[in-house]
Amino acid sequence: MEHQARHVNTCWPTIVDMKNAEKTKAAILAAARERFATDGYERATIRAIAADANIDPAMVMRYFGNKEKLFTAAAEFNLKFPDLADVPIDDIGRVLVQHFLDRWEADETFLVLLRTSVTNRTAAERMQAIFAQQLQPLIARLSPNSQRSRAALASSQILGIALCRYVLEFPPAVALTRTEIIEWVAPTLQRYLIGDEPKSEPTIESTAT
Amino acid sequence: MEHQARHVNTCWPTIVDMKNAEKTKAAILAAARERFATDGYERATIRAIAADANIDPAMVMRYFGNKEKLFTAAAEFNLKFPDLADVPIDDIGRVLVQHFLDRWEADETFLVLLRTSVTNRTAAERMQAIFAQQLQPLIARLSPNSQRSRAALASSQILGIALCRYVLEFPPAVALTRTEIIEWVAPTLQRYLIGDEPKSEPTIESTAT
DNA sequence: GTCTATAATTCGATAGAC
DNA sequence: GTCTATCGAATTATAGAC
Repeated sequence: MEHQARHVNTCWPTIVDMKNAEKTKAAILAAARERFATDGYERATIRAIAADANIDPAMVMRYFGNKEKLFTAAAEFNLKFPDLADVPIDDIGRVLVQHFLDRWEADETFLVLLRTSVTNRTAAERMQAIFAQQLQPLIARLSPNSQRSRAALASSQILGIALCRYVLEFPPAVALTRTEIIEWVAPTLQRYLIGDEPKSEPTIESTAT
Repeated sequence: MEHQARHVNTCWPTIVDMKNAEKTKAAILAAARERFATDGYERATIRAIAADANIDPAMVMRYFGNKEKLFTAAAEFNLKFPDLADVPIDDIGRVLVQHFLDRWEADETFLVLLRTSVTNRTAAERMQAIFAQQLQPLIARLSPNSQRSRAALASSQILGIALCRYVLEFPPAVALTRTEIIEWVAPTLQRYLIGDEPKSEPTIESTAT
């Protein structure tokens, strides 16, 4: 029971008091999250994941069956969004930005999903379900019209920040401070979520260019 | 009216009167753009690209050397951003949104780059260079302060729309009409580019944790 | 210029010894 | 539970005949 102590992986917490099997599975999942987030679904190989976890590749197959199930297990996480029911209506945008920043910087599970979503339809649908699940009730409570559009616009701004800052790592986006993001983006989300519909201008489109 | 309909065919079509070599190269590049955009860099195989172009896979290697160079050639395109120097300052946001929508819907070269950027650092740096090149002079002309932040924020909103609508294909984002996107997003870009810096509120947030 | 054949890797997945 | 060995398939890339 002791010769497994050399494989301690401090990346994922609370691997202190487990049976060997559970400890191994936890180490695999931690390495899988890292690899999937860094390399994407295709380039993240089972062999590399197993090597990171100091575990035989065959064990990964034994515990998770195949690569697809391993990814599903690695991307399985509870978002535990805070209940925004009692947030003052004027603070919705700000609270939402802060919440997402917190979630992204907590661990890499969200980035795993985002990175994989680009080339994997299952992951994309899962991501969409998450945003719909979180934003829909909020919007339904706040705005009677254009609910689907509002959800799409808010999602685009939130994911756009995550994309530029954490995935593509654009230097100007990385250089943004947390406060800057909140102060700039909160008004945008506020308007997307509860602002008036913009007046459609069916006549004009491109004024004399 | 119907100003948007002028979709000038640039690089890919017009395979009417070429020498065999140029014709096959053009067919390969067209198929490569399609495959890279649809499947991503890893899953897009040279075999599949060659099959789409009704060409032997060996020809792809002969003309482009290797897969990396093929991608570079497929993603090589001149953006030809219109000169925004004489656009009224109040229309900058609107013109910018329209321009990007036009560019994305013209062909798939931009989506190829975006999709690949997620798992390929070279592509990500290229994307960043494009946005910097386009937005920097514009911002430098319009705003004296927070120029890097403004570029990052505008990029995030623009790329966020492209991500949700064309890459992830979120149903609510796909359902947005062109007019809706313009009317909602133009004010956002307008504020990011030339709006006042938000007043920082250093007191609250979490300074006293 | 074009295509066949194949080398050289690498991957996911399996079988079975201990 | 763990690990060695390996299969079968797929990939990029090369060599060379026609």
